[in-house]
Amino acid sequence: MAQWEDSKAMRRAAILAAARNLMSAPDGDSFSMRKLAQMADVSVATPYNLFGSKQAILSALLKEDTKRLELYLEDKAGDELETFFTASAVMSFVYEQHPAYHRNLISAAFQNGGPETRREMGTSAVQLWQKLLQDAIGAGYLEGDVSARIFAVTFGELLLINILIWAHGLISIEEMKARNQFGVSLLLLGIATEAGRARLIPYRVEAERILETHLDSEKGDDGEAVVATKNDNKNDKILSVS
Amino acid sequence: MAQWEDSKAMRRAAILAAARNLMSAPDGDSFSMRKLAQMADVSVATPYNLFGSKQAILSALLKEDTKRLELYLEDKAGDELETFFTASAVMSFVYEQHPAYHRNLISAAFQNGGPETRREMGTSAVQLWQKLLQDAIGAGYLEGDVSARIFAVTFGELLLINILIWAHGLISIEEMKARNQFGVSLLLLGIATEAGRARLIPYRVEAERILETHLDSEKGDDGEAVVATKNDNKNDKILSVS
DNA sequence: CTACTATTTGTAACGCGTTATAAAGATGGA
DNA sequence: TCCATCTTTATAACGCGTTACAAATAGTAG
Repeated sequence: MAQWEDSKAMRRAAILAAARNLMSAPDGDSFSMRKLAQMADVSVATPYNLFGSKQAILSALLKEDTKRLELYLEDKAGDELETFFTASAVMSFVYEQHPAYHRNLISAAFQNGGPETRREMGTSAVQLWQKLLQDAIGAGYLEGDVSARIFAVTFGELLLINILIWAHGLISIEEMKARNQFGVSLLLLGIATEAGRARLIPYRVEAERILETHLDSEKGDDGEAVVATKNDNKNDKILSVS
Repeated sequence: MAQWEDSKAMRRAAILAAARNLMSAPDGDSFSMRKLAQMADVSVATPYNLFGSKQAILSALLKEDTKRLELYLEDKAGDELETFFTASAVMSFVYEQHPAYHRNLISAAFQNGGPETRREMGTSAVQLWQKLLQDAIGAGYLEGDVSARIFAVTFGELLLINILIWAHGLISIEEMKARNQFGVSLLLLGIATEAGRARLIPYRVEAERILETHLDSEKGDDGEAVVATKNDNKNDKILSVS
């Protein structure tokens, strides 16, 4: 009975490893259940037995990565306001290490809205934002008369849609980072105390400056946003944030 | 030569009409190119000749609806701050008239990110928000030292993701409306003058109150958000806002 | 009417996600 | 070891979006 679970776990791991490999290909649509089964040395039906669906496999992949990222972020102690921006910046940095992998995965996992993906990632991220908000309130940077939970949900949505827009190839990772900084500073400014305002406005101004150059260039070339995929060696460990 | 264009236009219209009919079905995934061709009395290849792809057909549908909605919103003169919230409310109202149609269409049009859909709808919506922002700045409710264009982009993203979350069946239309009100008031508060703050905070507080009840109930039943589809008679004209 | 051209039609094909089904294999207890 | 049970495998099938291609049709000029 323990043997069964072990071999199941091994198959599961093999499938996830193969999935990671396939997702790292620069060609986005090279991930298919038939190729996955072939690469994991498994029948086509096995991933369905062990995970249920393609969506579930992508969800599992994304969940692992997200959990590792959040663990890293929790250790990263810092100033109660700056922590919001470092969190966003660290995320951008991680994506930048393996752009193709993260872009393919995110893009595929959120097809059709990816309801269970959204629910899983959403709740855990919201808890993180909620904690950061309460810390910032405690430090006197934000007004305490707003529901941290609702604010955290809005927060997560704004970051998520920028990530999705990047994953779909419409903006560069630098623009994603700047958009997140702009949105984060703006949302925080909405409930900031005077002390908070003074510190948040420079973040907003800086993001604005970066975004203005991007909007101008976008107006110029009139085509797809070309996203550089430098430093995307698929043999490295993925999401090595430490 | 004029005859050719005429018959083409007729086929195009027939295809779009059939598409609207199919999209109005309560079952979301009942729209397929084969069914569309059959219902429009054309071959499977014709929609591809005339539109190029399924995405393009959905984009065309969504573009028509969005244009009509925006024309209606432009006429709707009002207070420089209230107009943001009435715009969001009108949108919710329109969706509420034919929930299945709009949900299916939006959900399908934004599959895979729907790049061209996003670009088309995005730019026109951003222009509208930009205009409203400049009016509000002129009226002294908002600080003028922020880029209206960048702000408008953030604005559009926040509304869009709430619409998508609703279209994917994760929240009810009431919660979408409240989330939009919360996000809009929060973003505006980030750049509000004193006069603006005093008027915006009640909007935020009201949205917060509504959302707290929704979050509580969501915590309780622990399942899919059940979205009522009352008043969804598919024979009415769709998007009759006037 | 006739020749010519643009367009649509029917149909087959490809790979996709997913499911069903019978055969083969692995694991458990006796 | 033998048998019962669980799981994987191979394979065919379904409908999907999309494309290719020859045949049929519709429109335009002479």
